[in-house]
Amino acid sequence: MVTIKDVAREAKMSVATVSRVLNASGPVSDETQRLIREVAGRMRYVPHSGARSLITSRTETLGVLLPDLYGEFFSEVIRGMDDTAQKNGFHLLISRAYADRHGIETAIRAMRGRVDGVVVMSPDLDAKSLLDLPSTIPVVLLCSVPRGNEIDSLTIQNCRGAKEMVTHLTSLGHKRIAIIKGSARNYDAAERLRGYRMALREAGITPDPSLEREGDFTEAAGYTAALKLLAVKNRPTAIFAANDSMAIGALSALRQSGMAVPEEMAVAGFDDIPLARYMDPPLSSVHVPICELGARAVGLLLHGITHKNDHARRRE
Amino acid sequence: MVTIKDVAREAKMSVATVSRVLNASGPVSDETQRLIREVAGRMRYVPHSGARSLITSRTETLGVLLPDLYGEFFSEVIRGMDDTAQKNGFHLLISRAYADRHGIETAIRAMRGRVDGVVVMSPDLDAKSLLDLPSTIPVVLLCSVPRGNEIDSLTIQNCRGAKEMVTHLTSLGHKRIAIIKGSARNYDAAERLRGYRMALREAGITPDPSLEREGDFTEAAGYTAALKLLAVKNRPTAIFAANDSMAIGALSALRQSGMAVPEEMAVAGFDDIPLARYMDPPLSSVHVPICELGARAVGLLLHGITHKNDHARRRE
DNA sequence: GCCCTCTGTGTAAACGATTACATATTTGGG
DNA sequence: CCCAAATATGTAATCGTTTACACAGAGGGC
Repeated sequence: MVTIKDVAREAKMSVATVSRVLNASGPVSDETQRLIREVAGRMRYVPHSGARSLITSRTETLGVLLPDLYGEFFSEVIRGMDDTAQKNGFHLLISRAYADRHGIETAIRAMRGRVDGVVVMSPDLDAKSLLDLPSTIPVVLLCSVPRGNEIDSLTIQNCRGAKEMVTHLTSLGHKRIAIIKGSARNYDAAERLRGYRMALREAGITPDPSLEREGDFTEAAGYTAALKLLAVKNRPTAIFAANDSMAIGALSALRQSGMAVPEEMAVAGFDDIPLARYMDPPLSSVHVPICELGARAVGLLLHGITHKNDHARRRE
Repeated sequence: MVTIKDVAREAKMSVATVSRVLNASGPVSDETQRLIREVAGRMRYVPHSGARSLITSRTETLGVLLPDLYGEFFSEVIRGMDDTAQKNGFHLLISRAYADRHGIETAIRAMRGRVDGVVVMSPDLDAKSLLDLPSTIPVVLLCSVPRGNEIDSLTIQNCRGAKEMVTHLTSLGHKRIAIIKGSARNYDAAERLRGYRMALREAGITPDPSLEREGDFTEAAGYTAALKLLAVKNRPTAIFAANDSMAIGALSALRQSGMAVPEEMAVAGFDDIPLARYMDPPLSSVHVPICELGARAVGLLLHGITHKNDHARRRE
């Protein structure tokens, strides 16, 4: 592997000058500059990032800690993150971890020294004590239970989105609206449930426990829950699924049971995945700007990094 | 940040001994071992990976170069990769890049010195000269045009899968089977098309150009293509979409046109995404073990790394 | 009792970059 | 014409590890 010394030798210059040219630091004559650029290019020199980070104590890498995410979401959030990261000359070190506290701590430890900051997605409601994670480096919580004002955090407007969708349903005249809930310990799920109940109450409807069914964000769960809802006496006229996968599962169950959608039963989802509009009938769904969310998380993180973690925390 | 020196000082030992304990290299007395472990733990010491990689010239990190991928695929492939990587103590540095040659080369350059090897997904048919990528480090091509026997490569069994599906359709009696093709310059798409034609020929059917419609793997493309197919004189009785998204778009178009599926028109897809079976009727689709594919790619890469890139190349 | 082999530990030289400081040369103001 | 400031370059310390080598003491075979 060719090092800066090799380049210096070949160009008959000192390593300091080579370094100055390559980092555009300090004054160098135009001629030397050209020469060194040419030599470095020809020799295909690439600085050793380890050596660099050793002396500068910056890695130009961001850690991303993901839970066991499936489907669309994952891709989109990473796309957004990578875009912003690349624009700022940063790389992305991605790792999946158990959503519990131990898993996250282990993962963060493993990233120590490799990254300048971490975006943590820890949707698990129980992972309470994330607070005392070894936060010498900036951390941004994404779609996780916000922790006071000590850590930057960014969440989907779950409650608001759910509330608006359910209010839309009530405004259409629905009185009995069921919900297929997301995973029990999931933060997003809990917030969507909250929005659902809030909307009902504001419409003067008392939430009915028999219309709140368990789910885990999979098509299968949506399917099962929908079948059960059909068996409920005093059947609902609308189903709000906490995500699109479950909504699609529910649609499938309704179809098989010969229910007319939306005449006999309306169905709404959350996430607005691309194929929602290719369902029959098109699934109305709460839009989530996933990609943008990733981008903003990285933006927030970079802000924390440039301010050496000594900045006003945000919570959005 | 606490360094190995701090630990050594605190434990009243030399840095060499501390290093030996932490790397389980060389002989150390049990007592010293315990002591150092305790001190290191208490001080929350984490080795500086840069310094380590400087001297060992290993980063314990794998690069992953992804094209502009959407949806399920992305998530799954990364899941598989990360699993295998973590099991072997490796991290994943992920980057999206333009699929063309320049984009890939730039991205690989940027990763130089940060990774011990790279998995490259470059589905673009035109990115021919990937051969001369700066391959001092091991490279595995995933779902890309294989390059002779000079680079390890791993692909989906596109041709075989497509062929089997189309053969299944002919065996059901279909004579006029249309295909909605994937992106024009995409390797997977080209292979699926090849399999489709192969199956037709083996069934004694001459591929009809008017039944081969352009597509780009999106629902919208499937929708449009299906509408056009309905307008073809001597209409097909089956549609094979090169992926599930397009199949779903096509289903939507057929439904809106009042076609009975599968009675009047059969539809098949490729990828077997989870919700395929929740379509109406359930979409039959060629299964692709995406997660496993990622795992195998990383396995192959790790093999190349341990053999210092001096191993028999594989092409699967 | 001597030498050889182990075991346990320490010393110091790498690894490849950045950068403070030193030095040499040029420029320019008075 | 001289001195200060600016420009261009080099020297060497430094970052945090690993590891070859050195060394001391213990144990054992003869």
